[in-house]
Amino acid sequence: MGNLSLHRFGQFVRLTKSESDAIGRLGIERRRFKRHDVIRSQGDPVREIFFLIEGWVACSIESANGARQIVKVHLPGDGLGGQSLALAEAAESLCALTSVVVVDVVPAERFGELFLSSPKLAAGMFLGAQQERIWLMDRLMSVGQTSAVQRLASFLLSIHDRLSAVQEEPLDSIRLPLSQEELASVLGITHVHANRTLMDLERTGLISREGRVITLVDMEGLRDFAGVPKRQFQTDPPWLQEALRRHRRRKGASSEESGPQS
Amino acid sequence: MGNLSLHRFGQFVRLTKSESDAIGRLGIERRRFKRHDVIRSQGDPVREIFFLIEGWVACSIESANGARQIVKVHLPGDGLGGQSLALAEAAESLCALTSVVVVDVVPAERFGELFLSSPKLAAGMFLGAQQERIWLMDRLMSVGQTSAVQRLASFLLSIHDRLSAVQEEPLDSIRLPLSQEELASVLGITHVHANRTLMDLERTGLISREGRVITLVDMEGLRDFAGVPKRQFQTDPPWLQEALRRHRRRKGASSEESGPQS
DNA sequence: CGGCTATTTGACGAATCTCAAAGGGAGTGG
DNA sequence: CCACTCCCTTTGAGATTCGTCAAATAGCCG
Repeated sequence: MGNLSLHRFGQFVRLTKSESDAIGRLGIERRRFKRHDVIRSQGDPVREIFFLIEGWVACSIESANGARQIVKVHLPGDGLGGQSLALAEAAESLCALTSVVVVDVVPAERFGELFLSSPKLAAGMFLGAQQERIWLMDRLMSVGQTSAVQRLASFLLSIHDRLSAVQEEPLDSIRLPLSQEELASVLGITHVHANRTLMDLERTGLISREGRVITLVDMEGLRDFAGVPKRQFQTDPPWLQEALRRHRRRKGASSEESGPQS
Repeated sequence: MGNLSLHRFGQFVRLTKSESDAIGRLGIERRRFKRHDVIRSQGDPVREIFFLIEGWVACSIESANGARQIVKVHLPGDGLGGQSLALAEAAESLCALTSVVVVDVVPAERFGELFLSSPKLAAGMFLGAQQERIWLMDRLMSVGQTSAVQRLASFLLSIHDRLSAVQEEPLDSIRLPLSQEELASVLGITHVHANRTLMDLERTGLISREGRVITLVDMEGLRDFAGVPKRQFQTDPPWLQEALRRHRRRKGASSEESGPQS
């Protein structure tokens, strides 16, 4: 149940057994939430970060007049709230989207210690943050430059791609736990328009719907239509491998760094 | 001229002399660009990152149909292109906005080596990436949830706040080197509407204009109107200090880590 | 059944886009 | 110094997208 591989530190670097174990010991507590429960609220002091074990979570920012933008829909395996490590008060609210949400709670100091203890892990965390930046840039482009229907297409594709990376089945249907209200605040439109947008996209034949289950009928057509490129993230980037080699050589083969990769 | 403090690694952690020196030796080349020159193009192989020494740079993403979203306007001292370290092909285009732009070119391996060589520096870079995430989240909220005039106000404020953090003068006037076309692609509107939006905001008395010089007449009014909170980033966060203390204790006082902070 | 919430629909208004063209200003060559 | 070009800003008019308000319908759960 506490599957280590869910934490994606290993996406960008190959971890040794001892590094994986250290990650496994990170959390001090496993907390459960129900739909609509608030995991963290905008403005809360930043004492901890979270890792999502089960369920979906919305990461949102509210404007002064109360409008809420969901800036990220988190899936199992995601780290939550890491961005606010740069702040004293959390910038984002984290809210449970599914009826069951389970997160590991990691105190900030503890995270910091792990970060400092292994340069390779630190690099993995750094690249994870850069990956989130890319995703945000793509969403910003989508919201700023494309129509509501295109935004919907690109959002569905991004969820599809991220689910596919984790799950094993090919998966052309997505059970979206979001209400149309929530979907709307992902896309930056109103819930009324979200409804019409869903029906528009259905009418074109690119998707079909049955309740909240959405089937991506024509994946290629959707991708062309959305206009957002599919990103190929680099596992184990060559420049980092090279830097790691030199770093190890300089330090001499210390026990913790030189082991064969998992 | 090659002012080290321009690289903002030290924003989140206090650096020792040797760490600062290591940063100073990072770049292999200093390159000059004129307005409209392309520093990096979407799709280029990621072999290097950049640090902006002088001038302004637009970081943008193009959709498949050619629409361009400027996702970040970079000011002197910013790191450029770091997000694409997670990719094999650059996600963003970097384009000179001012008549003179000077950047330091840092090969990715070289950056990687520095990252690996000092946990404290690595933490600084990590928090820098998280800071960029926060800024992107705020922009996404602004573009998704607020009107064109509010987006303009919030963009002007964000530029103002970032300039104020670097420059010494109080600075209530900003000489924007962006054309209205470019401003529009920051805000996610058309250049015609950008023009009308500028005039709207001027008519309310919150700003005044003279050519491309914009004066923020009523800062508080602008902030209330924009609805985007002013972020207080945490220099030297306590959880990281604590983790650094423990890390040093565990390693024993090694020469490179234990010096008094500059 | 009753009470809730989510989805869907309609009519109208507001924000924004598109197309088109009219000024400005700065540089360039005659 | 003038004519010319180029790019940027400004303005106008009409089309389109999207928002607002209001209400009807559909599910869900006790």
